[in-house]
Amino acid sequence: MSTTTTSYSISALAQEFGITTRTIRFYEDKGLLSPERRGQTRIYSPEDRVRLKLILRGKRLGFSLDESREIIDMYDPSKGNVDQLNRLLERIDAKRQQLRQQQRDIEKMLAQLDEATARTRAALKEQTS
Amino acid sequence: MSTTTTSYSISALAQEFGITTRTIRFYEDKGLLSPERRGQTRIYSPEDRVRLKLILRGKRLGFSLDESREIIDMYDPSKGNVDQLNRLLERIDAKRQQLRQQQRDIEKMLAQLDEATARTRAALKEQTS
DNA sequence: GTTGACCTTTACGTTAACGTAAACGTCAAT
DNA sequence: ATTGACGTTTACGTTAACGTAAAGGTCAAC
Repeated sequence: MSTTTTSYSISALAQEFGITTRTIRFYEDKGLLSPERRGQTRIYSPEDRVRLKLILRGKRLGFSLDESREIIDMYDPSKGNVDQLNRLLERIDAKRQQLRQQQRDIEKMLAQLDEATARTRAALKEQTS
Repeated sequence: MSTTTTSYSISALAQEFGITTRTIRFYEDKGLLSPERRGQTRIYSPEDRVRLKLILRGKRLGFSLDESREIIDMYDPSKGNVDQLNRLLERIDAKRQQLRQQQRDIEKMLAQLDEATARTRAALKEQTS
């Protein structure tokens, strides 16, 4: 059995995702990441990288860091009694509905953009005539 | 020919959309709304209402007010020479791609939530056994 | 041994999107 | 004529999500 342990430096991750190291440290400060340390230096695992990816995905959807943290934590329901697990199921469902709302919003906006394109093309024809 | 002119007070709109009057005035301050006035009092037209709806839709998608303004303005390409109209077409396309990215992000997140639900249900079975 | 490329912490600064309060005007109802 | 419900402006306060130094530590390369 062989195990290959990939790891990343903070600047490597920053470059890959087009963010600054400040941002990554900020996420750690907010409890969204907790990389290991070799001395003072942060060492990021593939799992850390995945978490960062999820954070940035949430960001693209307009989620706050608190929301992203919530969603990430949903993936691991290790802790909790029956009551807490049931509440978790509700929160998951709430997020699902929010995402469905966003889907509807996107559909409408895309339709609006199609309209905008048509109008702009029409305006162009006016100009060129 | 008959014309019915519907209008809204600021508090009526605030209540309908679940926001505060402060927020509506703030949007006006930022140039996103420009209602008529009867004396000092603001009078909102159906078009103003639509604009407000678009702003809030953008907000749900994580857009800044500047972005929402841009999108709203795209709908009316009245002003502009050929060059500006072409640039407008490009910006519209950019927004479209951004929305498509968001669609992909939502798909992945929904899948992630399904996983989370499954895991939570499994954890519940453990507890109940 | 010093330069350069990394890393670190600490801390003050900035922007967006409002919240919150103060102080005031208007107008219908009691 | 005063209360209450609405409207107004002005202005300071707040939070999130970083940006931007400053000051310093490490370590390989020249």
